[in-house]
Amino acid sequence: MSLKESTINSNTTLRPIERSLPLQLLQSREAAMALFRPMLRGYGLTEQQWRVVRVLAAAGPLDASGLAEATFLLPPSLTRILQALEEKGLIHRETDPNDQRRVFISLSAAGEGVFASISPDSERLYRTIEARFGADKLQSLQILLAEFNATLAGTES
Amino acid sequence: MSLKESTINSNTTLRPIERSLPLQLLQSREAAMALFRPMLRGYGLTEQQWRVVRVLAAAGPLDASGLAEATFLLPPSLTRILQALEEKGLIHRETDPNDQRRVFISLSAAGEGVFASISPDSERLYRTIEARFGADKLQSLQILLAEFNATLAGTES
DNA sequence: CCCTATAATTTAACATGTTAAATATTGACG
DNA sequence: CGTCAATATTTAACATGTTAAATTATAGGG
Repeated sequence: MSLKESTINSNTTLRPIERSLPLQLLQSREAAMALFRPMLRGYGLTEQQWRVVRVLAAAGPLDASGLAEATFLLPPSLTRILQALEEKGLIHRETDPNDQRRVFISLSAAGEGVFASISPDSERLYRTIEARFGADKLQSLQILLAEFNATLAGTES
Repeated sequence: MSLKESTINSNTTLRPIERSLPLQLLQSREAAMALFRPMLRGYGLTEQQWRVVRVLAAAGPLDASGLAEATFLLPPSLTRILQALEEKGLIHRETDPNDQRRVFISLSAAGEGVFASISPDSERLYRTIEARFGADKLQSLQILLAEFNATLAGTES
């Protein structure tokens, strides 16, 4: 009976933190982002600001709710990020004439330019990861993550 | 030639954000933490505060540097978290007599009590995830994550 | 047409992430 | 012994995460 597979106490003993899934996911994310962050910093963008620019470039004008959903940002965070991007001149905001509550956000010409500049660097770094970790294993990992997300999506308690 | 495997533009086109590994990791982490957060909140702890308590319970007294490393918290975050835990009465701090720069942190009796209370709930939720996702797939995922972390650890740019 | 429930967004308050700088202490070196 | 580089921790400043509440606008029922 190995340490890894204890039986008697397996229902009451907390697993070592190194085997905590949330922490492993955090570590992996940090390992990946550590490659991207310096590059983005060179363009004066944070990771989340880049996520917004990227989604707007791909999906065109969106209202704040759709943008929050697509970028996985909570509305309060998105509000502040949009303020920052507006000050940088990378986006435009326009209230929906059919529903004054809604705000449509779109990339400015400068925003399109930033997207065009960053995209190749981003993709290049992605390929670096692919090369180091192995394209096959990376794909396996991404499939498992997608399944995990699908399994736990919308489950409470 | 499918959309998934385009060839001509594969070196210049940014992948859709849904296939972004950092974002998938973020999503998975959120899906997992969404289960733990309400439970921890019931005990008045944040996720990071719980991480500190957990490590102290497992590894005994540690200096701030060792604690930061074991919990994957940056020193400035740890400073604030230790302040909060001290105000809650869950930890004790003691300067190392051999090196006045160093601070040793240990769990108080109350801290041990909190750990003992939360551990079973934490492990129970972990088993919920295991049951939903499948123990075999969960293990595969964790192995891949560990390999990914090992591969990218300590690589810059 | 008014009243109210609902929806979209923002604000508020607190905690953490991130980077740079400050502080305090130690250890090595001349 | 005094000076200075290095180390451990904290502080500072700004950005985001998280939850609750406020604000504004819309839609429906009476």
